[in-house]
Amino acid sequence: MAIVSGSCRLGLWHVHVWWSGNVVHRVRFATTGISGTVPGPVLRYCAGMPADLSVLGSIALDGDSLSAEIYRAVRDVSYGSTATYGAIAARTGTAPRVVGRAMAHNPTPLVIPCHRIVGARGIGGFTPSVEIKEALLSMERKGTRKVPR
DNA sequence: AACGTACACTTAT
DNA sequence: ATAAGTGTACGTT
Repeated sequence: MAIVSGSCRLGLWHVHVWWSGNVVHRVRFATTGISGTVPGPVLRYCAGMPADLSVLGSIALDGDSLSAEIYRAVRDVSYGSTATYGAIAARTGTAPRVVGRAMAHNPTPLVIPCHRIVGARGIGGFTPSVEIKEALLSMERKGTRKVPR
């Protein structure tokens, strides 16, 4: 299946997605958009709906490398909740720092919700801007609020 | 191939 | 507040 690309708006940023069927090859944040569309779940998610992005696959999930295992563990963190680098590390039998590195190199953010992985103390980092991470987390908190205020 | 350094961390002084 | 421990990747010898 051919790889197609597209982008959609997410707050002040544009998210570019390269994908093929329901497998996402690359996701990236940029300040400008490109032509083309993105997978439905991504579109809904960016619109602020609690879309389930785990229906999408990611090339980063394949294989039995350590990073693939870490990505699989991260993918299990559900919408609106968070986990610490240390927790993911414990679950995959490695060190927190390694999880941080894997997150930094995550080829498909959102699909693999690396923004839900925070530090034991602080929020942790995010490429290209930690502001995106904060925005995503606050958006998810609102999205899962059971009783509207 | 060894070595040093840089990290999206954590835990212990 | 600072330091030491940790695993992997990457640039330099």
